[in-house]
Amino acid sequence: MNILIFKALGNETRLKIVQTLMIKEHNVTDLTRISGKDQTTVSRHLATLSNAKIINPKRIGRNIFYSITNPEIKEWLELTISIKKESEVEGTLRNRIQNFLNEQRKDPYE
Amino acid sequence: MNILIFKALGNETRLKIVQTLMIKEHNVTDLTRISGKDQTTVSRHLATLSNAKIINPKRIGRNIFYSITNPEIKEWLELTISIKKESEVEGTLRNRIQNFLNEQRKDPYE
DNA sequence: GGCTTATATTAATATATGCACATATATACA
DNA sequence: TGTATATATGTGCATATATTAATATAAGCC
Repeated sequence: MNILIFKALGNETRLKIVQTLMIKEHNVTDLTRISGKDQTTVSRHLATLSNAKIINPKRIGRNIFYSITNPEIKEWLELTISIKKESEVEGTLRNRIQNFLNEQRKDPYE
Repeated sequence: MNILIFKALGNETRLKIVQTLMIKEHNVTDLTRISGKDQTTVSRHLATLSNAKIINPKRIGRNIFYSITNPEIKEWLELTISIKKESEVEGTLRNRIQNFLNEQRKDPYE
């Protein structure tokens, strides 16, 4: 595991962007509106996430759409960030880890 | 997933400490020697990792031994950081993700 | 080509983090 | 109680990161 992935995800705005892109791809303008940050800030965060190979850009006309790099990293993100509903989760390891992470989330120290 | 976990793992020294503790628990003096950092620096890193609930302390006499908080986080770390040898890995999801992460590691951009 | 829209980069500043020196606290043991 | 050992905390410096204004680049459209 590349340490850049941890650095990239260790920022509120970038984590939110990733969670947004886990649902579906978006262009920079959308992500700027969604995150409420300046366009240049979003652009930089997207560069950071791209360097960490978490997302990548795809130009369509004047827009650049960002999406999660590939199914494997998306699966790891789902496992790790746990945005999936419990009913959608399959597998023993996944369940055990995800249940634990859900517990963590309720933690008052969070 | 708590963002503190990503922040905590997004530092070379802390990641090394975690990898060390994934093998077995150690006291602060050991970790200071292993990491090559100042004792005060190591102590601070251990506090950061403790806040993120990745490790916790256990006092034995004058020593404080740190270890990975619980089996679930350890399993997630093994899956994520991939320090286990391939032969020790079981499960389809785990294999798929781990194989991917191993590929990532060979990446020249790393 | 000139205009508009979308995104990235440069430059400047503010804030956060890593580090180690000095010092404080805690434990054990004579 | 005093001393040695182990770990944590206060402080300040250096560096890294986040943010934004201004500007640059790139694509589509007239």
